[in-house]
Amino acid sequence: MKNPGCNHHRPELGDLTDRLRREARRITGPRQAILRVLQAHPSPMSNKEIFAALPKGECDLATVYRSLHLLEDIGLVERFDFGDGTARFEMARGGHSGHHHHLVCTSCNAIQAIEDCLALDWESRISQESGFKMVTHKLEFFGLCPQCQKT
Amino acid sequence: MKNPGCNHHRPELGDLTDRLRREARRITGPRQAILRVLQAHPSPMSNKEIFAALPKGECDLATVYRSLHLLEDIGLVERFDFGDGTARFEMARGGHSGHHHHLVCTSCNAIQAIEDCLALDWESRISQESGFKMVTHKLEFFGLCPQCQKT
DNA sequence: TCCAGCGTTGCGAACGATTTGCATTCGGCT
DNA sequence: AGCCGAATGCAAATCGTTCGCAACGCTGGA
Repeated sequence: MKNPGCNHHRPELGDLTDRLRREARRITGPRQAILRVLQAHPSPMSNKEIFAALPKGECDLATVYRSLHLLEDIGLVERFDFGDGTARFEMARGGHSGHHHHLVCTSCNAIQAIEDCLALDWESRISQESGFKMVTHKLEFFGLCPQCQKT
Repeated sequence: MKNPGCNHHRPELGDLTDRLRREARRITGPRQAILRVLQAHPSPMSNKEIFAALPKGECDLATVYRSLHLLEDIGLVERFDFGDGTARFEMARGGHSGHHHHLVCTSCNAIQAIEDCLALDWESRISQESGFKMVTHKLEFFGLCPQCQKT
């Protein structure tokens, strides 16, 4: 099927190579390190969090910002916005179950993924009714997690 | 001594008075002016836009920021986030049809309101499944408006 | 394997949105 | 009319993010 070769455990890194090559982009230490951090983390991370999780001195914060833009552009990572003024990123989940949302605790910021996409149906309906094309959406949920309810 | 006959289509200003009084807050020129601007505008406005729409010298930009926080806290205005790093505000539509979303053109930033709330049902379902309480959501749609499709 | 070219990075300054400290002003109750 | 604390203006401070520029290091070709 797809992985022809040595990509057994980290298909994303191989994917990175392919995509970057295709775009005449370079495979650098910082970019690989950032992807490794994202792969190891289950929920969206901010630039600062990614930077902090990087082996110290691995790269500059500005490079983290630049790399994430690039990785987002080529579709390797996905950007989320929880409304707190900081962007967060997650490895893009390729294919079927790709699109998803989150449930964020308004008190402790715990994040839980919501696996279904709940709004895809509406995109076409809204497109029809409004005349807009290429309709997408952003949807996130907020609430008080079980832990924080106790206090 | 205020405008006696002019408030019939602006119930919000009376409402402002009541609410602010209840909170031991003061009814100031800037606050009334800001509400007047919001009432006259159909779609969400940024702080800067509101500031620009104010009679010149009416108040400081910092006051616009502070006032909108206050008005949001007491539920008179609603905050929206279109992911461009600037908060936007709209008069809260009281009661049932209050909750709504927007469809934003990714090219010209035209904004169209989407009157139904599409995700209320899920809040309870998600609350049950996750154990989170007081679940709310943010949902906005993006697309290319008819005008911008032509170019 | 080596080299040149250009994509990348580091670092610091620049930026836009938002917030805050502080002295002054003003709304509202007595 | 007068006082007290809330609200404002102004400017400086924060925060996340971007940008300019010189140094650096991938990569494809010799």
